[in-house]
Amino acid sequence: MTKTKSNTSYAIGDLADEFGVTTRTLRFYEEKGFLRPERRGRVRYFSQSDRVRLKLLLRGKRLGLSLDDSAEIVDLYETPEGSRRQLNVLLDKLAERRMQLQQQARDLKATLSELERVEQQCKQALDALPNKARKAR
Amino acid sequence: MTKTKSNTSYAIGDLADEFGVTTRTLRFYEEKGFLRPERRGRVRYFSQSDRVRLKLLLRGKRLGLSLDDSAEIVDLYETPEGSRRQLNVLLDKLAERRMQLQQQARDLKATLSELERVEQQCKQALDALPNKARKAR
DNA sequence: TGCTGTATTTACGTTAACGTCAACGTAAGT
DNA sequence: ACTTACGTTGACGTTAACGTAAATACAGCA
Repeated sequence: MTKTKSNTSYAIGDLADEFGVTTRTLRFYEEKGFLRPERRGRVRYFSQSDRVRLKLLLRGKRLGLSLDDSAEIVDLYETPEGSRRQLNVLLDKLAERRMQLQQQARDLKATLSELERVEQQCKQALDALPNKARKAR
Repeated sequence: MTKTKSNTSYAIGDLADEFGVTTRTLRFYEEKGFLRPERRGRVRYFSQSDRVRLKLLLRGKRLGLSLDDSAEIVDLYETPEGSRRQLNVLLDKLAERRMQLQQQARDLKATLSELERVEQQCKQALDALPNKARKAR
């Protein structure tokens, strides 16, 4: 609960609580270079930018990406600069990621529709049972 | 390439090739109980049903699920039976999975649209560069 | 008969993403 | 001065999902 200054920076515990991760996780992310909190003495202070990066990292995780992959994507967001060559490399990466995510979207759709199909079967099986009380459907 | 009998069962190497995994993976999946190939002597023969399960398992993996979670979902597909209690438990699991996948769909959508936004920026940056040859856009 | 190719088991190795101590510092409240 | 709450740095432990290597079996063929 300890607000550090105004609201422009977060203590490690607060940020951890907000996103439902442990402080160990945040330290680990810093150690790996995914986050770069400011240091006053030895103590970490996380900026808004850190907060956003964390949010995006966790979103990547929910998609099943590795932290490295997740971080690569987040880095792509922050790279609007570069030479022609660099821009083309970046475009390649973006296209590759996009195709991967589109495949995921297809997998997701298929899985969801199968889940829903089974759910329907399930409900019908329930309706067809000899039973006591009725629930509204 | 060795077809085993007619086409109703697959040798481990063939199945591995077809799905782009190693034989080690298939043995591991059997060891974990995710697949149950028939045995003639010590040799494994994978059925159509094994093939389907494998396909679904790998789809789950692409969604970032653990093998255990993936297998649980596959098992749900094959469980249309049960008592009232069991059916309700199953419905709960199905609903939970569905909500999780829907969250993932949202994450996916957000990530995709951000990727596409950056792609546009990138292309504009390329167009704005002082350069030699022109590519069609 | 010996080679080639595919199969088997056993078992130790590896990487990612943290968990879990231990030992310590520091600032705030009583 | 003592406790409580939160922070710090090591450093070893853990789990999942295979990789990899060694030793062995078996089937077809030149």
